[in-house]
Amino acid sequence: MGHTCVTATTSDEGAAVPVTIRDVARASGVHISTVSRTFSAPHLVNPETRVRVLACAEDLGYRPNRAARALITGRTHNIGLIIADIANPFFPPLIKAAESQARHRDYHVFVADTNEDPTAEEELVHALAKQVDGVLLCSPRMSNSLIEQLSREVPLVVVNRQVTGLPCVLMDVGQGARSAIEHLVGLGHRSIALLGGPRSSWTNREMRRAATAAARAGGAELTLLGPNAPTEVGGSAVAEQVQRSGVSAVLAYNDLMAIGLIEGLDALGVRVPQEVSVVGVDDITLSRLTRPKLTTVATPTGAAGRTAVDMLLQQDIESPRGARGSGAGTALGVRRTTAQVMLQTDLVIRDSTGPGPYARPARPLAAPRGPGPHCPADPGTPTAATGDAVAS
Amino acid sequence: MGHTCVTATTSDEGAAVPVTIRDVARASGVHISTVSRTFSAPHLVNPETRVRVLACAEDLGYRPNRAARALITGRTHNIGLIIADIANPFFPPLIKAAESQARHRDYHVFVADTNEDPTAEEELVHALAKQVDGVLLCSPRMSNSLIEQLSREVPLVVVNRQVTGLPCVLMDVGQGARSAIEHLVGLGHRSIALLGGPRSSWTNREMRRAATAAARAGGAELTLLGPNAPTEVGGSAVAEQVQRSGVSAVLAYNDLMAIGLIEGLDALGVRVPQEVSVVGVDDITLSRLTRPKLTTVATPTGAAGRTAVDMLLQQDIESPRGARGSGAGTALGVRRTTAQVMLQTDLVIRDSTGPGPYARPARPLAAPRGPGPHCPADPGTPTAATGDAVAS
DNA sequence: CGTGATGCTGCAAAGGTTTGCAATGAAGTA
DNA sequence: TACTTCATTGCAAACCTTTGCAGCATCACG
Repeated sequence: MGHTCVTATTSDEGAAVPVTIRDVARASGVHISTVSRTFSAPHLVNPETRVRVLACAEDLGYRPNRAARALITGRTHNIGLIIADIANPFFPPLIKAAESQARHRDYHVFVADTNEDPTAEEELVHALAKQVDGVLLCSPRMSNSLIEQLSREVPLVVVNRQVTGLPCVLMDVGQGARSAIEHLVGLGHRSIALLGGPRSSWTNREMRRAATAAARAGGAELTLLGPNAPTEVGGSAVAEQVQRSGVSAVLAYNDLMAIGLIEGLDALGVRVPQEVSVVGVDDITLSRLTRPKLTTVATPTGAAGRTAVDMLLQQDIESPRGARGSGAGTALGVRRTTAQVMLQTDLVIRDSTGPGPYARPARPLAAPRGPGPHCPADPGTPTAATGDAVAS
Repeated sequence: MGHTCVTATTSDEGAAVPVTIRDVARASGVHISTVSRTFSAPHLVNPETRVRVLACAEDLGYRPNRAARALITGRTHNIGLIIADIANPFFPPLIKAAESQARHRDYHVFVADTNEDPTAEEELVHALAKQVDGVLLCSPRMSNSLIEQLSREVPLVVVNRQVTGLPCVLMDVGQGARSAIEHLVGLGHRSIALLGGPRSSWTNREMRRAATAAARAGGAELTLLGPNAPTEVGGSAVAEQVQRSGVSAVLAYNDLMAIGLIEGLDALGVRVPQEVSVVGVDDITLSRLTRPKLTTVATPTGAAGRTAVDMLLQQDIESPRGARGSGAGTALGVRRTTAQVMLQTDLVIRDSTGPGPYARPARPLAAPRGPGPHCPADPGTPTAATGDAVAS
């Protein structure tokens, strides 16, 4: 594909000389176990010996082989992070938060992308199982039973999905959907569409449940559209359908779809929010950059990443896998606590929602809008809505 | 942080029973070496035995321990992918392409994010060194000499940077910058600003070099602004500076900065492209979604990911590391070819560039623009510009 | 001087897999 | 029948590190 080879030289390079603990031992005149201890239990070795060993190691450029170490300790100090779609801007903040949290605890994170493919998810868990101490499963698309089964192979923490018996980190999208619907109803919308996401998405089910209830409570009619791909394309593809359905407001599965929908509606000559109001979910960076700026349910992705890592490590520390003692298949039960954490969401009102057909002229509930330089909700200060604490 | 614990149960789960090759051997009544061969060299084992072993393995849920295998073969079948910033939408397509290419060759990809931090880059290479067969370094920020030094520890392929002696995948941003400047000059701009990126970025230097030359050739004045953070914030932060400088067009280091700049200018009441034209680099998905849609230099990120993986694997296959024979520190030179591949870029003209102060009224060179439903360059068909083939 | 404690180090097994070599048996050939 | 060849399987070493145990010397104390 249109590429040109600029240079192609062949060079004699020194081969990667793998320097092992043994080399260091020989160089510093001690036994390998002493070298090992110098690194993994320094307090057990004579300070003089220690500095000598360290000097030799430094000299030779020795680095402990983590794979070999893992083989015997049973801990790799890695954690796997399986993501439905890296290209979805929802995930990067989660990834970064998880990585930073892990780094603080001397762990490394390996990220893998599944392209929303359940099969790839399963494969990846298998592939990662022996190379990490645990796996974070973000917005998995496979079945609950498969997840449970996989959890016997490697410690799992599930994000954005509820699996009984497994530690989960959830975002309260039910609450978010409710807030969104209430916001729309308050604006005078009585005919609202819910743009569904992937069929196997827990978030999807949760939103539908809550939105349906909230619509009924508010006296509005809810039209369900979906399932759809949770992408910009998935959103723009249903623009026509939305137009035909005659609703005055739409709650989309996520921001990407909401943005795609706005694009699609724009192409059809339908104005947002003048003719149709649109609400997204996630509050990705992008939602602040489009015109109109998107009203959306902000999900605490960073907190989710941090929490998930914490839960995994906590669970992990309690039960070291493949420990030395398990000689002849000791199948002793391990007592472990599986907590499920629910994180709150916040409705951020920007410019993609406006008064609907039943808007009461008095007491303008609607957020100010228009092409003004600044939106009501500044990036730093998301507008908290409907502050109902989640029941414990 | 605003989260509520929903459930917290403790359950007796069967411990993760690590089933090894030995268990399978016992169950199927053969020696472990036969089991090993069943998986790694099936043609060497009797078909009958094979099916029996496979059945037992399936039964017991056996999975080869890749770490242990790597310990002896010296190949992990993993490759590391170190990325400057996952949140930059430039990278996901590259990551996905690399992953897909790797998967085809039975390799797994571990992605790690460095937050544009050179120190983190070095640490990550060290951490990955023993767990992967090679590392792809994407847009590294560390020094060339450090990269060379690290390359002795683990095979490296560098993306978006030229390091002599190492295989590199480059995108011809020089050509891209030239096309962009020529495009702007053609539109009648004579005073152009170049929004620089990170100081240690190869792309940055390359763009400056090419843009300077192209501006001189076109009789335009080029103002250098930077270095800046390669993000949306970095772009919006210099909006005022751009306004003060009085230029009529800007070429930004990347799309993110271009979009941030447009935002910033908008806040200052400066209209794009009426008062200032803006060109980005990368052609991220987002650049098609903002208003105005962004004129940009499209970089072949997918191709870069694929190519990089290919180069790594090719180099890797030639020289198996840590092979068995290297008993007493055999430091034999390995002959390896280090190619450098340059991928072409394309200018995609959209709506963020328009006629400048010196535009000739006749022969309207400018791309059509305005709020029309469709932009001139449809997503699928990027407008190729200045088709100069790169000199070999 | 004997006893015990303490601090440091060496020994060797273990972890799960691969692989060169040897052993076995059967089949083919002279 | 004797010899060769081939297919299949077992044996055991090796990869690099950790760690329980034992050995040794030193020191304090009674």
